Amino acid sequence: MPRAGLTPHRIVAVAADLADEVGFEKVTLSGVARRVGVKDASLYAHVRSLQDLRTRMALLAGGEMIDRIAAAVAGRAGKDALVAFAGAYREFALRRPGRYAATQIRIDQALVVDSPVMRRTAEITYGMLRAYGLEEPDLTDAVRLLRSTFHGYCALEAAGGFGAPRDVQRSWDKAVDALHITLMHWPREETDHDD
Amino acid sequence: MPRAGLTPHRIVAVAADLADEVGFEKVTLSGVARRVGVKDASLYAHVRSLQDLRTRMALLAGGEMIDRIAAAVAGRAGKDALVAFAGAYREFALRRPGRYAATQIRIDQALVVDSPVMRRTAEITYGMLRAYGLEEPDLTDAVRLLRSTFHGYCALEAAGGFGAPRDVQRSWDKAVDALHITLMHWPREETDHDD
DNA sequence: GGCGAAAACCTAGGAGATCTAGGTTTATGC
DNA sequence: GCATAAACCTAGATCTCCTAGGTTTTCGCC
Repeated sequence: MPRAGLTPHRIVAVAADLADEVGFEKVTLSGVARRVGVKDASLYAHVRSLQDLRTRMALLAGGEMIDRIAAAVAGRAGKDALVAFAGAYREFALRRPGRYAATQIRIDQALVVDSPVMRRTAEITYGMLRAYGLEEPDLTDAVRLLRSTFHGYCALEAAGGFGAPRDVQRSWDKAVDALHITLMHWPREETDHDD
Repeated sequence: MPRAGLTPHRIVAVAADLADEVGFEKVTLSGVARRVGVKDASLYAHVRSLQDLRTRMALLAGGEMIDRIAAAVAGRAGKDALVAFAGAYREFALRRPGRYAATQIRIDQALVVDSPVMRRTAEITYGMLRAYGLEEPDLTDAVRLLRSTFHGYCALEAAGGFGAPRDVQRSWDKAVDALHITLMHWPREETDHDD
């Protein structure tokens, strides 16, 4: 019988595709093994556990996602950059739902802090906000608000949470508009006293 | 051996408590059975399946959550109401993480549409926005933005997604402030032409 | 109080999942 | 050409969901 030529990388790629089809949490080692034509026990030579596989999927998906966002934002600034960022974010979340779900799992902080993906993400996000002239701690607050809104919207939309007949793309455009306005009118921190 | 006195209600309550402790997705029928001192097969007399149990947990949690929010919002209007709503929302999400996760699962729409929980939620949410004088479709867009931000923030916070040393409560207050400002400056729809 | 029936709970077991231990086959470097 | 490491397998323990069918408790009713 010919060898399947497995590597950790190949297994994670197959798992990510499977996740986009059946959902991140429904990805099973047995399922991945079936898809690559191998017994489930064979995967353990390349991947420590299901937990380990999920962590690797998260890192892969995070990298892919920030790459697309970076490409969309490149060369833009201000509202243009915000709209491009938001559009790329939502498109990835909706077109690669399994990968997107992977990016949201809790990961050992030691693996993430100072990883290239994290650094790149912070770089692009804070760069996008430069045009609005915010300073710390307002910058961090603004980033948290953006992330929350983007993630919340995509999560609710993907879960079928928006039942009203109102067009979802239009609501999204409005939300991004609203965020832009918020960033323009940001309620800045009083730095003099610390209550 | 004495009977445990099971009812669907009791099982769902135990499952919800268990979810708050170990996480919604880690709730298992075997685990619930162990906790009430019964064999797992016995649960099937009261609950059709794990799926069924999860749906019931979602309905229970949704009712509990909207009750707390309603109590917080009662008698308030405008920004006051928004701050109270947001505070009650986040407190529930953080203190009852399993229940909160249950409210986010996808449910058969037939079970939800026109359910008391849904009606009540819509009533309170739209009532809270009355002070801002928005009309459809802006109203729906605003509700979607609020839900997205609240959910996204709580989901990221619960998942440990906010690593920066900046105080999370303060960022939240700022986010709610920002939402208030957004609602005041809402970019209203042009109803004359449909591009 | 006794009895019939429904409800509550049990045992037994299949199917599929994760993961370990240890064996066999294939590829590779010298 | 052969030793060895890597790739893959079988077997099996344990956990999960769920079904089928049996036993025991409870309760209304005569």
